[in-house]
Amino acid sequence: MTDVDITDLLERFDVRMTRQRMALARRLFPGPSRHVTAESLHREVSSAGGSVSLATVYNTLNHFLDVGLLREVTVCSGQSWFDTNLEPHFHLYNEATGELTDLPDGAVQLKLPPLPDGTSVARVDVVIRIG
Amino acid sequence: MTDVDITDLLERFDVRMTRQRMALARRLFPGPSRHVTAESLHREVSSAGGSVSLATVYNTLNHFLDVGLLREVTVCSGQSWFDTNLEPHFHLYNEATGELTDLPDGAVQLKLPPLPDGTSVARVDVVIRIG
DNA sequence: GTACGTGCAAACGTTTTGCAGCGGG
DNA sequence: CCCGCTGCAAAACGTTTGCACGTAC
Repeated sequence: MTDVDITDLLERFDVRMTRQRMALARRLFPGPSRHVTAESLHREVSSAGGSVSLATVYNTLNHFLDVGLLREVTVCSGQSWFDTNLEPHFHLYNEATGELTDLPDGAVQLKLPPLPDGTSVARVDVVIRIG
Repeated sequence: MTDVDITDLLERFDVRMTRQRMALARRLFPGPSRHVTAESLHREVSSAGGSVSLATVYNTLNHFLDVGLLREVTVCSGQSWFDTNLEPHFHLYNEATGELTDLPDGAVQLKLPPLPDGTSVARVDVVIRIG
């Protein structure tokens, strides 16, 4: 994905272009699916020579979340994971390596139960932990 | 569940009996299934007149977890939930009320995909978030 | 008596926030 | 020019830990 494509993407989601957001978006949206934490993304950008503060990484990830460029994944307490794959899908978490991967579509069949009145499904989280 | 039963339960799990553990266990194991956070359990015991420090609630919950009296549930980042229901089962989380409940057995059908070689399932977390 | 639990406060890691300054539109 | 993003530091939050004291066994 070229910088032009990324500029385009951010514009479509009404995200104002800045140097820092460009640096982050460039790492998030190059391929099919990525899973990052604020910490891991900050380390990645930093060691590539980029200069973005950790607070800005948090602010930007949350902003991308708000506008719908990212999804949150609840893997474990005490750390937020972000996923660039917006399609409904489930996750495999390797406790030994700390690696989070998408499950292939249709690998898990889920039948939802009837819900309490007046409520609707906000999100379904399925995480298979292997070790 | 009487105090004798609880003393018995803790003994069976090799947990030394103390006043604080008694107060916590008495609230955790009276019925079929309970979901608590350290904070909520501490508030509950405190407002019932019990005197247990928050640190001890954490230590005790983690100890109960270690010996297998409790299960952990990953609901959202930044807070640990504990579940007295040890059977494999799934959860419903009401984002509006912050309430966590068990799903009735068989309400969700899950077909697991093949796993990477050399790994086995440590845990499967299914949380349906409603709002 | 000894090993272990407790309480408190302080440390910890992650995330959010307040504010002065910079920069995009 | 103005609004809003950035960076930093500090605060907030849930959780863990170190240590002196107390208590179960």
